[in-house]
Formats: sequence, C-alpha cells, structure tokens
Amino acid sequence: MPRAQPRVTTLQELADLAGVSRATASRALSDSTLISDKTKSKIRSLAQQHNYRINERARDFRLRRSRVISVVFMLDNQSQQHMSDPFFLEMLGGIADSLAQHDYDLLLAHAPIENVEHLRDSRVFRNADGVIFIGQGEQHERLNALAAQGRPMVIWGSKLPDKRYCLVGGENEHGGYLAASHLLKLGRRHLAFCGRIDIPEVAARYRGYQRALAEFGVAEHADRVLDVPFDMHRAQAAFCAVLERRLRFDAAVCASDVMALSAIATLSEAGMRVPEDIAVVGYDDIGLAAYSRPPLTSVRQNIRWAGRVLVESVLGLINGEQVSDTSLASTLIVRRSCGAPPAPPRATAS
Amino acid sequence: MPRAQPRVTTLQELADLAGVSRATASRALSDSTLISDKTKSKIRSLAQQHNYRINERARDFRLRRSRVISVVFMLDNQSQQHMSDPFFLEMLGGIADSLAQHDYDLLLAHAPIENVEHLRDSRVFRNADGVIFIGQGEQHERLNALAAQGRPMVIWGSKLPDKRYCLVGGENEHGGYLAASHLLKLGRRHLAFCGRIDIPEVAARYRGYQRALAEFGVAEHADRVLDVPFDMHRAQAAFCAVLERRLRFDAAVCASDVMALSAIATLSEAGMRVPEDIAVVGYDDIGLAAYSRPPLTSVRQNIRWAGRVLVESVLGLINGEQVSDTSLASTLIVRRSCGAPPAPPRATAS
DNA sequence: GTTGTCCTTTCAATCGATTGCAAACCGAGC
DNA sequence: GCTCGGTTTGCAATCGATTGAAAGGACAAC
Repeated sequence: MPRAQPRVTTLQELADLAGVSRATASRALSDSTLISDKTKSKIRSLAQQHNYRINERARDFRLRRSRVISVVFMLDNQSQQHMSDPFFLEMLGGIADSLAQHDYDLLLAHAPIENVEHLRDSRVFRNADGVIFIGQGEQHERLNALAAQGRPMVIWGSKLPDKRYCLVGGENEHGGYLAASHLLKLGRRHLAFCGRIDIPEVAARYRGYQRALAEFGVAEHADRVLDVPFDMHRAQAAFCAVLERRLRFDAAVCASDVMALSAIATLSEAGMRVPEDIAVVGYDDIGLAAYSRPPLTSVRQNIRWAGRVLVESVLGLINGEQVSDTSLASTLIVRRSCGAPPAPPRATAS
Repeated sequence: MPRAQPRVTTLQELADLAGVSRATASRALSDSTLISDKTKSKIRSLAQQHNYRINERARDFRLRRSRVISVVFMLDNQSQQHMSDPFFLEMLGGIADSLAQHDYDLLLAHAPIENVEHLRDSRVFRNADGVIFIGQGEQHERLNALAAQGRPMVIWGSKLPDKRYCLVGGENEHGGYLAASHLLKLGRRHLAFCGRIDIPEVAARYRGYQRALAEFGVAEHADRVLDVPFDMHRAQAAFCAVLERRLRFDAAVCASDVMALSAIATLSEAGMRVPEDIAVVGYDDIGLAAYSRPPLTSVRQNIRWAGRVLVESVLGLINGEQVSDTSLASTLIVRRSCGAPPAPPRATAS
C-alpha cells in the first residue's frame, strides 16, 4: 500500500506524474471522449493510487457555480427567534438530505430579514446557485421582484394572487377545513382560530376553517380569531390575554403544534380541561405532538418530502428547466386533544 | 442616481473605469497603505456608484480559505434521524448567528457518520476552514486522530481521558448531580437513570447522579439504568419495555427533555401519575419543557451561548491562536414534573 | 543636469481547475 | 514517400481576485 508518498494535491502534479499535460489529466477524470481509453485508465489509476482529490472549489470557481443552495427562513418578521419551531428543523433536515444526495451544500441564512430584496447582493444569493425560502412572511411583492430578476429560487408557502415565483406548499385551505370540520363533527359549535392571518399560509388555513363553519351552518364570530404568533412565549402571552377577555369557546384550531401545545398548557393552567371543556387541533404534527398530554390532534404535512420537492425544484430551475408549482397533501391525525377516543399506543419498533 | 448603468462586476472593469490597474483597485478596496488617499477615495466612490461588489468566491479561492465552517451532528450512530431533538435546533441557531456575525457561512453536514476519519477528505473538511462537531458519539479516538492532523476543529461534548482536541461542553457531571439530588431532597429513594451511557456526555451526567445517590446514602440498582436513546420513538419503545419488566421506581433522571416528555407520556398512558407516582427530571430545558403537562423540571444549559463559544473557539484555531477548553454552567429549573409546588405563570411580555 | 529617496503605481505570477483550437500522431491508400 | 482523415494530446486563455517585485514619478540636494 504505497500511501506514504507525499499526497498529490493538484491536477498539475497528477499530470506530471503521468507524463501528460494538465488538460489531458482533466479530461481523463471528467470522462471525456476526446481521450484514449489507455491514457484515461492510466491517469485514473494513478489518481487513485496517490489519493488525488479534485479541488472542488477551484473547479466550481472556473465553472462559475458554487454547488451551494441557500435556505432562508422567514416567518415572522417581528420575532427575533426565527427558528423556534421544530417544524423548521424537520424541514431543514429534509432539505439537507436531498441536497446531499445531489452533491450540493446548504448555506443557512438565519438573520432576521426585513427586506428580502436586500438579499440580492448578499452572500445568500452571490455565494449560492439558488435559494429556498421557507415562508413568504409579508414580502410577497419583494419575492416577486427577486424572482423577476431570473434568480433560481423556490418558496415554501401559500399561493397568492399575482405570484410570479416558483411555489411549493401544503394544502393549507384543505388542512384548515379538515381541522375545523372535525371539531364540528364532534359537536363543537364555538370554535376559535389561532394564528396570524397576515401570514399567507395561515390565511389559507383560515379560509378552509371558514368554509367548514359555513358548511355546518355555524356563524363565525370575528372576536374568535386570535392573533397568536408562532413563537412559544408570545403564544402563551396571547392566550393569557384571551383568557382575561373571558372569551367563550369550546374548541380551537391552531396554526401550529407549538401554538397548540402552548394553548393547552395555558388553558389547563387556568383550570380548563382539554378536551372536555376545550378541544384543540394543531398543525404540522411535530414529533412531540404524539407525546403531549393529552396527545395532540394535528394536521400532518409530509415535511421531509416537502424538503425533497423544494430541492428538486430549485435544481430544476438552475438547469434551466420549466418548473411548476407543487402542492403536498395534508391529512388529519386524530388524537385525544379534540375528544377522540384513546388511540392504542404506537408500535414499539421503528 | 446613475444606477441604470450596466453594473460593474469585476475588479478589472472597476480599474478600467478609474484608469488604474487592477492591482491599484484591489489595494484601494482593501485599504492598503501602499496607495495614495486621493486614488483610494476615487476608486472607492466609483465602486460605490457603480454598485461594485467584490466576488468573494474568487477572493477566497486566491487566499485559499473558504469562510465556511462545517457543523457536524453526531449523537447516536445507530439512529437514522440525527436531528430529531429541538436541542440541536437551538444549538444550530446559536452557531449560525455567531458565524454570521463573523461573516462566515455555515455548512450543515447531516448524513449519518459511521467513521469521522472519512470526513478528512470530504467536503466537510475540504470546503471549510474549520469544523464544529456536536457530540462525540463513540468516536473519541478518531476525533483525536483528526485533530492531530492539525485541522481546526472544536467539539461540543464531555471531557474524556486522553483528549487531544479542543472541547466546549456543559457541566454534565454537575447537571446529573443537580437532577438526582433534587429528587432525593424531595424524598424519592428509588431513582432510575435514562440514557445511553455509551455517549460521553450522558456518562458524565450519570457519574453526577451516582455521586448524589452516594451522598444521600442511597444504594444504586444496576437495573435502574435504562438504555434509552435520544430519539423520540425509540425512547417510547424503551419505556414500554421498562414497564413490561415491572421495574419499581419513583423517580427518573432523563438525559434529555425529549426523552423525559416521552417518558411522561408513556408512563401516564400506562396509568401512572406524574409526579405523584413517578417524578421526572429532564435535561436541556428546551422551549416546550415549560409547556408540557405537567411542566417539566429540567437542567438548563445556555445553548445559544454555547454556540457562540464554539464559533469563537474554532475561529481562534483558524487564526493560529492557542484555544483552551470551555465549560458552561448548568442550572436546575424546577417545575411540577418532579413534585415541586406550582410555579406562577411566566411573565407575559418578552 | 544628475543622482538619490520616497511614494505610488503597474507588471506579472499565482490560486487549481476547464476547454476551444491547433498541433501531433498514426495508419491507410495512392 | 506523400497526403489525407481521424483520433489523441497539448497550448494557452480563462474564471476574479491578491501581492511581491520592479518601474515610474516627484522632489530635493549636490
């Protein structure tokens, strides 16, 4: 095993070793047809022997690409902590896995973003071949402007009028409908909706919620729409405020699981029983949902698959393909927080 | 505002515009003293006017650096899902924030790692100036070998004999002691410890746990050390198995909050009351801990600060500085899951 | 006018790869 | 032996910056 030799690090060294030019060595490694099989295999085995690894950064520099995709989280531009939701982590994991499969790196952009157009000249765009945005925040128009410049980018979010960017999203309207109609079927009639309607995805869920109410002939009370942020602590504050207002309701549809868990905690702290007094449905079905007391009913989105679709869409755009929007299914996972019968424990093996 | 001009993208173009050479332009922008103030300011204002932005990748290539730090998560090399714990997310957020402040990018390495030495020639090292490892897994020796090669790297974990890498970690021994002694003070005498002793951090917590037992003169039962992984679903399976064995215990110290929440859910599913029958203490104090029912008592580590220390340590190594290890304080946050009196609700404003 | 000194500025090599084009090679056919 | 055609290889430019060394310019002193 001749591995003690000073390792060959550049193409020039490898070429010298093989007694050919740099160009030939390059072509041998990139499997060009311009080269004879004999030289090709000679160079390749030499490369292997001397443990030569191409300098990817030099190649990417020459080819004017980076093999990096930026991921930008933008949910609530008033909150400092943008990533407080396990939902993001799962999304990030899905994206990271898919990118790795395609031999791309992930650049995490995490600072609060007041204006996405500023990103145009920042590392986020300049050091990456494409960008994935998680959420639209309230910057629909600015995202449109960015996309109009032809930068490869995909957004996870909800369909908005006038949208000119590539979108991947859940069936938010349907999800909201599923959550509300389930509660209505169980006989609840005084529903509350918790979430920020300013956020497009939440707005879509709210529309589904409204549709369910209408179908069941239940009147909607404007004061039962609660402006609850995604952030845990501020969610708790919001629910405390609701309790002070002595709002009457017997069920709540929450725009995220974290919000729902926060709600359950705050409500039971105040002496109410879940689901007897107030039934709760969450959104996203994060891992912990199943392990809360009571187990949380939730609308599930297949986040890891979403990550894959986002990655494949942005890579498609980079390759100049026509990429269409994608909508991912939502399903209701029924557990006890909304008064469903106790479910048998999950299987114990993975 | 003359911004409609074709944007200046390369240093050469900027130099031509100013009527100087590329070298002079480069020196003007990097604030070299070799150049007259007059030319310097002329070139700089020209750069501003024409919205010139340096090509960072070209510069970094020339300077043979990347301004990228890799982050590698390695907890349980048997689990597929490495990032299922909100603890990681918070850590990642802290690291990402600090890196951004220092104008570095973050490369997320996320694939399962059976042998860290393989990373030596992978993108993780080759495309980054330094690496941060989260957790030691069971690869202490291999980490030593990597560090011996002089690669800038810092590890979040627990001090091991023979350690030759730079370490940042929590006071695991003390944390384990805090958790156990708190339960003992409350009168519990049949404690269980939940976690994988194979993992160095967990082993340290276990030592603290043992110390507390010894101080209180309580005998330790080997069968009350439960091999529970960090992964939620497998944790549940582990607790189900414990219940089947009809193990007798009245308190549990868990190596993570996710594990603790899983325990509480599984135990109460089986008809036990928390904390009356079994008191539980978790570790990490993740955000959701405060919002579970009952609110989870936990050992808190300041994760975001940990992220900052990790970043500053690895940047120090890159700059050739001598960097010493850091140990971060642990504190016990007492809530009802261990039988403490109900706490007043948290302040409602941030 | 020449020389020396001190600032500025330019020249040109360099980082490690890719690739269009030209040159070299090789065997076949005349 | 010479030319032709096709295959294989090498030359040299290129990506966009940095930087040591050499050159240029201004000015003062001799």
